[in-house]
Amino acid sequence: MTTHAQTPPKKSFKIQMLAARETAIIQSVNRLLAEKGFDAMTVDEVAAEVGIAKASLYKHFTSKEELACAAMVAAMRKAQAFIQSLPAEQAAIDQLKAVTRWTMTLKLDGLMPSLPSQNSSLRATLMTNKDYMDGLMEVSDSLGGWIEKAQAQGQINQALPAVAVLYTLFARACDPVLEFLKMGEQHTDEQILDLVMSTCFDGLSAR
Amino acid sequence: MTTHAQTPPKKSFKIQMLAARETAIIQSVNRLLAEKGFDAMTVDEVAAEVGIAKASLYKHFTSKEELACAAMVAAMRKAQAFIQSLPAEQAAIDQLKAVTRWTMTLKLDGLMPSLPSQNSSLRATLMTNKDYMDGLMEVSDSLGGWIEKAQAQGQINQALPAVAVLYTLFARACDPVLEFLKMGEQHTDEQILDLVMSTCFDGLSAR
DNA sequence: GTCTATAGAATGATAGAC
DNA sequence: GTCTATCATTCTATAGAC
Repeated sequence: MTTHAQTPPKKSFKIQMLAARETAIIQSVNRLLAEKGFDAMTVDEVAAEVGIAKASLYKHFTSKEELACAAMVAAMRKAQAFIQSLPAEQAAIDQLKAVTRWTMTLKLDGLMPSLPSQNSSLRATLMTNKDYMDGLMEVSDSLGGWIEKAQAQGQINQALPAVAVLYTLFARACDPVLEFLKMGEQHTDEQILDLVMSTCFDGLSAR
Repeated sequence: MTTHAQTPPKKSFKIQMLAARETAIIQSVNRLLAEKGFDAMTVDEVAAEVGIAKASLYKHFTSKEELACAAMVAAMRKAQAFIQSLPAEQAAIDQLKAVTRWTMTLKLDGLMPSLPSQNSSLRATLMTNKDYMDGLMEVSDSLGGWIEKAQAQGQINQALPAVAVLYTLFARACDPVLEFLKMGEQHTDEQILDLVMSTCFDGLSAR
């Protein structure tokens, strides 16, 4: 079976429109998830913010869960891209610090979608979503590799299980300390980042 | 105006019943808040768990927010009691560590009520509740005093603003790392506590 | 004419309030 | 137990693109 010619531009245009719309939807969902979380976000809000009809939303995504899911997949992809953009010759500990700082920057900018760490229908949907799980796995593997390397190089406490370190870094993405310090308005975002990076890697105790 | 006699035992008994019921309600709310959070907790569940009619609940508390509020006030009181129970001669850093470990123990045991750190109607209700705010203030003052003392004694990093330390300690009460490690079933609760205490006070970096 | 998007209404279930 | 509001989801009818 051979194809005679290129796909006609008309069709491509239509597809592009659809793709652009999906991107817009996902951006809005991402923002709303960061601002109010999954439960407080309503499908009406999403449609209103994107500027399309609710019914059109359901043409793209069959449920609220899938909407959030798509946003999480996109977020995971962004994380992967950031991780891969880091120079490979950097020390493992510095790569870990760079990723951690990046996620906290997202959070401070209101761009880190946060899902209820507890129960909820979302968890179930996410767990069965291959794209999400693949992304999560890849990110975990990358960070896990750096963690073990940094431990071997004596940069990270070797008494800590690698998985505990991994969770601790993940948790920075939803650290309420960031919001609280931001609310206090006593520090710039840069200062807040430095503070939390310090407590995370150097701890509270004096060195 | 003189009172002729003691309050009759009947009335006292009735009041005791009401008080006991309120205690039972608050305990259930506390547990449910810890298990599923404010949004996922339903008033029906609370009534069912206490074993009373929903209408009776509303005799004690006029809204779901006030229910949660009462649980938070009770939790704050428990924290105050624990803080005051610590020997005054202990070093400030050890007092801080004791409180932190105690809050994490509660969390691991499913007894730490967690509210959405974000927005929500709860925040507003809590902020206007004198009992809660007083309790929060007192706890913050106690911890704040220890933090400054520990910093003066060179036990806590003096480059950190005291308020950042305070928030960091508060955040341990809702640290998702605890749940994740518990879910992994690779460590006992004691080991999990030690791990998170270590990352909190000593950081991830090797010393 | 067919396909699709839209706006708005209808449905159904959940859950707070009383 | 009842009332009611909210919200996810679906349906309908209109309008426009090709």
